[in-house]
Amino acid sequence: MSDTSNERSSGRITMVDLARLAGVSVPTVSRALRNLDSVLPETRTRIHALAAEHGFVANAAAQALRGRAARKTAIVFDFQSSGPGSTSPDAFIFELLGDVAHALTIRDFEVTLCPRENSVERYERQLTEIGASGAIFLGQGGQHEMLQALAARFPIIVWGAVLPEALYCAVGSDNFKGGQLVGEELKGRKRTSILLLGNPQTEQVRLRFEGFRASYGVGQHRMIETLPVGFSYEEAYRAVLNRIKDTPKRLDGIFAATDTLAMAAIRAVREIDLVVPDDVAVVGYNDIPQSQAFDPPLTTIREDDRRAGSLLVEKLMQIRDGVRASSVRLDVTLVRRAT
Amino acid sequence: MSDTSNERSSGRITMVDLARLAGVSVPTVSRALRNLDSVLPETRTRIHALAAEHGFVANAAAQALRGRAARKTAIVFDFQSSGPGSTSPDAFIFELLGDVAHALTIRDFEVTLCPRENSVERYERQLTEIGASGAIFLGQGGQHEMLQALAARFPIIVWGAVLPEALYCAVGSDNFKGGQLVGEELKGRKRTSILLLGNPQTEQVRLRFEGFRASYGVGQHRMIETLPVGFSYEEAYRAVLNRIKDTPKRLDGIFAATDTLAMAAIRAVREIDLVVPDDVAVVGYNDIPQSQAFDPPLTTIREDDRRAGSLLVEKLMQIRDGVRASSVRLDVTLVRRAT
DNA sequence: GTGAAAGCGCTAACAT
DNA sequence: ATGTTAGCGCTTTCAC
Repeated sequence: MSDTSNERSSGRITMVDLARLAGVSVPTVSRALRNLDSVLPETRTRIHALAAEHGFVANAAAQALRGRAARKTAIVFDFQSSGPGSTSPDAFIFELLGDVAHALTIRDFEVTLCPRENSVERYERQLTEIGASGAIFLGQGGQHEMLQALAARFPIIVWGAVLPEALYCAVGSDNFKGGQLVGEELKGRKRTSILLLGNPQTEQVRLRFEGFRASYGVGQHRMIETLPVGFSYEEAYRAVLNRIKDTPKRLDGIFAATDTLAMAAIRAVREIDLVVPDDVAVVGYNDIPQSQAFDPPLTTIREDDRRAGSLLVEKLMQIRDGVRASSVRLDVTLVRRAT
Repeated sequence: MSDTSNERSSGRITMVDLARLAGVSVPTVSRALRNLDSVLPETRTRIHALAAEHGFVANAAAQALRGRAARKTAIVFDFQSSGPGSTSPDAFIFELLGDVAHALTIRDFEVTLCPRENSVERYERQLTEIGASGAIFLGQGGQHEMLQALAARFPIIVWGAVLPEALYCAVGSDNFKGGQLVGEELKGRKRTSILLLGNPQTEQVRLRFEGFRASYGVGQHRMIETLPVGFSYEEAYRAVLNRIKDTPKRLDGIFAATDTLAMAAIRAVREIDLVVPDDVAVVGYNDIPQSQAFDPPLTTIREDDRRAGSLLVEKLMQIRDGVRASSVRLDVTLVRRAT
């Protein structure tokens, strides 16, 4: 006669199998595996041994159905747009993604990637559908209002601008101060006509530019103009080139919203035989690894530390546990290099 | 009296609730929602409307438990190591990650990030635990043998080296040919002492170097040496600097396993006042976006196309459907720029 | 300390 | 075209 209900050809063992092998009931197996002390130590050891031997893996779906709190976090960012030539996410975001994923993994959380949606409902649907117990947004992506609403209904943490009125917990560099530092720098270097490169619809960029304006000031001897571009190198390169070759109105400083954009600007500037930094000073933001290696090494804003990833995760855990989590602005410094 | 079994405070609606609201049985709701044509069109419409109205989201755990084939793919790569200063993954991998995630998302697959493990058992455990129906490895990561074994037990696709003896489906650039192209190039440019920069333990790197040796040849007038470094910019920079300043033995060409390493090499070379490419020619691999922007623009190897991401996903779908999927070597070309 | 019974939310098989 | 019944694999009562 064949075996009663054991390991199917699929190879996956269930608790029923283990129970029979151990000569105990299923609940006992369950208890033993979870180390509940209502199980005789000897029994427990035996069951653990059998489980290991047969490569038993608990069925996560069944556990979830039974109500075990999910250990699963969604990471939301804009990978959708990283098609050929489009506005791919900044390299900085990928670095951060790696850090966050790592921090979650060592806490034994599952990490799921979710694309940006365009409504609170869709976010909520998406997140509950996959059974995530929380979400980390990498950048507001201009969805501040949506995030406000979503935060009331789902545990989220946002990397990005720390806005005073935000109802959600945000972690990000002190964008305003970063902008201020750049303002002081360019003012100190006697620059009188500045181009702000980046799209202020992005909350972080807006704050950076506001900080800049605040410290740089505008008067008869100081002008500021904005060139709103996305985060794509190509787009920025073309936009800057257009700007400076079409209207030869003098421009002696550029504050780019990211290092990538700064690199694009430098290329454009050199294209028309202007010298960086003598003719045009350029300052970026983020201090991504390439910035130091870039030729010329980029002057840029660096965050206080690289613990952003684990900080985001810690905050999310707090919220998950019902604790209020406060937003954090990471301190920034200006790294003066060659541009 | 209070409502019988409806929407709990948690806010999540189940099919039971929907069924009562619609005045039908639960299976009917299930059928209607899945658009089985055994349901009266009118009923179906009504149920869909109710579902939408109440924001019903099917419980994925229950569905999975009931045996619905999982639509979930794990992406395995080395984000663990992206801690401060360590061997972070190459920028190229992140690009690819974005593409793959996108391709999976539009197919309505969930995307889960998994760290590298160090045994077949752990991989299998990890993957079945999260209930993935397949996995995409971003780079062999020196685990060719492990992948051989794993492939027999789980649907996987590997981005990386296409090895003749591989039992798994691999998609990758034609590393050997890429190396050959570099060999021809440096030979044509009369370079006589070449440094291969990169760790040949990585399968792709090994193939690139083998290709190089094959076309460059070694004789009394041509020497090759290898400097095995990881994928970290800093590490490569220091290693190259050490190599060229400690032993001033002439070196007039460098073939770097990635563009990032090439950039590091260039920085080191310039550090000791050698000129690129006059004194030392440098060729990279991958043609990442920054390579064009780099100063000097990098000579490098580019893959035939950027559809690698969707190709990986297509192949995985084939295997999932029980179809054999053949490996693919993407054609490569040498992009000659300034180095 | 352990077992028997019930049920999480859904779908497949069988009725009708 | 719809309802009834059963059960996925696990955990949580409640007995003993």
